[in-house]
Amino acid sequence: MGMTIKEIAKLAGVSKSTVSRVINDAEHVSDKARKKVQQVIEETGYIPNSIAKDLKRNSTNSIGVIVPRINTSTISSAVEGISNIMYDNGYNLLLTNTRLDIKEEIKYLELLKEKRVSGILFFATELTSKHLETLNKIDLPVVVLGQDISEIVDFPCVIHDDFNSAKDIAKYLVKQGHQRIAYIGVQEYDIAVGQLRKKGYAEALTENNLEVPEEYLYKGDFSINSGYEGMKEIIESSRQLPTAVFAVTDSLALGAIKYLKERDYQVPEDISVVGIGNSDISSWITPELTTVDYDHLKAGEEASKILLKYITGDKFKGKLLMDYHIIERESVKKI
Amino acid sequence: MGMTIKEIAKLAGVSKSTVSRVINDAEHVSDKARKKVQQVIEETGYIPNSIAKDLKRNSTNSIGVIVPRINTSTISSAVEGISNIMYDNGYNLLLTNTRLDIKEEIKYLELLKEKRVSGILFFATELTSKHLETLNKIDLPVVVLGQDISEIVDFPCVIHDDFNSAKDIAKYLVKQGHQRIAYIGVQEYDIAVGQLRKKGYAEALTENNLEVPEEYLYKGDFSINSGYEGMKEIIESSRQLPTAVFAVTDSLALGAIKYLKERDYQVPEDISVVGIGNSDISSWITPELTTVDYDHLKAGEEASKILLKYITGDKFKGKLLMDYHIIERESVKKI
DNA sequence: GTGAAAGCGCTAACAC
DNA sequence: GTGTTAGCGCTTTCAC
Repeated sequence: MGMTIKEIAKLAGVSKSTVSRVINDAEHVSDKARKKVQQVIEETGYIPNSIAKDLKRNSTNSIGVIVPRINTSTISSAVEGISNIMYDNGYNLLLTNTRLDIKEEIKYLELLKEKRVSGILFFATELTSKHLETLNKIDLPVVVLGQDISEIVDFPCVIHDDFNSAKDIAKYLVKQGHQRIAYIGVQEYDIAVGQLRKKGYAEALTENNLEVPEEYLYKGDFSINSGYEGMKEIIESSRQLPTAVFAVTDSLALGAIKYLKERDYQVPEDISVVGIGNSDISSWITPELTTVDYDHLKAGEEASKILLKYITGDKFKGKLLMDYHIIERESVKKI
Repeated sequence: MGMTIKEIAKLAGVSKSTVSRVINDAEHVSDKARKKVQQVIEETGYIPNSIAKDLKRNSTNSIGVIVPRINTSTISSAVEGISNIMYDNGYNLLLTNTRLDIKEEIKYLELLKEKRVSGILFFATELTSKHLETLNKIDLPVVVLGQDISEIVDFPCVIHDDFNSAKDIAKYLVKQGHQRIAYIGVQEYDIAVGQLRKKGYAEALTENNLEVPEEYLYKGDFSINSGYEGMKEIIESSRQLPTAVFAVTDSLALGAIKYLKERDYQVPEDISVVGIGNSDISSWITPELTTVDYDHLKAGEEASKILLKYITGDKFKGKLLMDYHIIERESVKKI
């Protein structure tokens, strides 16, 4: 194993330089020499060592990706989009998975720097001051996905329009005649989902002079089960039942619907439900879920394009808000 | 940017070797020198260049992963399992995505060799002779996931027990009294899903002296929609309706159920449905799907452990069949 | 068109 | 305990 350029040179009866030129399709090589070298490479199955090349060039064609988990449809779709763009531009992906451990993010930021990646795509969750410190001294192009931190740190962010999309679909519910709209959300340490979507919901209701009793508000985690539990709690604790439920994710909406079905409430006849995300299954459950379409794959692609430009010195300022649109399906009744 | 060990040495008033020793927690460094070096590293924010280190040591702590797509729950779960084990053992993941393009697999095999990864985890789909040729000359530890090619190429394979699990769940259907069992599958170029699961289904029926009319057999792709279309075709073309449907994946089962609901067939009262895979949503749809549980995360973990041993010279022979078990839920009626 | 030589940033004998 | 030195495998001037 471990053929080197030197050995190839020897076998082909030329110098290392000539072999290098052949490998890199450079000019100034006679046909004869080129043929000979190619033949030797073919015979020996020589594969160049890109570590050495990278060291010499002082740059790798790798992009670091930091995710909190890989097996969610949101993230894996974004990573699919990232790989589309990056591979087309000759970059590889160094994937690091923090498994939801915030401290690991800092470790991976440094690890990727050690590996001398050309840039980093960072799926942010929660940002501590330690993060900002590390981010600021990393001295590497970074694009942040999923959270808007463009105000506190000088890196481009690619985010979904959580506030406006939440507000729009809440307004849609009001427009369909709903006045009592419950809320199933997540903890507020998650800015995008926990805070912004809730704010959109709240603002839509306030603007329509609608009040929300405390019993209509539930906060859990991101699991389907949390939607189930949330719906249960709302139903059990409400003196007057809501006519609609606003769930901050499709998974939560799915859990809510599950509970309603079990208790023989008809969706949407008795209670309407909306989600956010347009997940794969949202159109395959019964009733089909009315939701907001976020294009995660495209978000991954856009973030990649921004990073690529950033690497070449053309830095995008501020944040890119992704498009969204409401998908009307069957889970909302007009009353 | 680009601090080097040399500059740190100069600033700390010691030699490169001493700095190297400090970085690598080696012995034979005085407390005084160590303190001084650490201080300079802290002040300058120096981060070692692991490219240079890797070149010197002639090995990287990276593992190559080749997937046909990343945004499927099956694959992303396996990758999650892989990252669990690999990170715990100090390895990073170099992720390559062929986007279902078989030719890319060969390209990536070579790319990963160039990158001098320590080993490769290869999610195989279809294997051509060109693949085998590349695989054989790659001279790197490789573990294959998803397809059993342990007979044709000398690499460990980690696979689900497609044949037996399919046979078992088909037998389960028979045991519940079903005699007319339709089949919704995928093309046979996919050995594991297309051939093995079908064979399991067929054998279960034959052993019970059950015959299958041609109209009960449908082959599509892996999409939910394909399950929908398959169910439609079976219903429309059958003179006598089946009492049960065997779908080779949960997605296909989901599509089938969707169609049945739309046409007002009750599941399982009118027609029973089973899937394979125990996907996230299988327990959240109505009715909850009876299916076979495959633990993809664990498959990723097991494959990683095998690769790790392989790298240290301890090669696993043949194939590892993963456990499975039938999950009885609500989509099958006893008749 | 081709080769010799320097050097990318690091590690690891080896000498002191 | 510390520094000097010789590479790791490659690219890239610079001569010729």
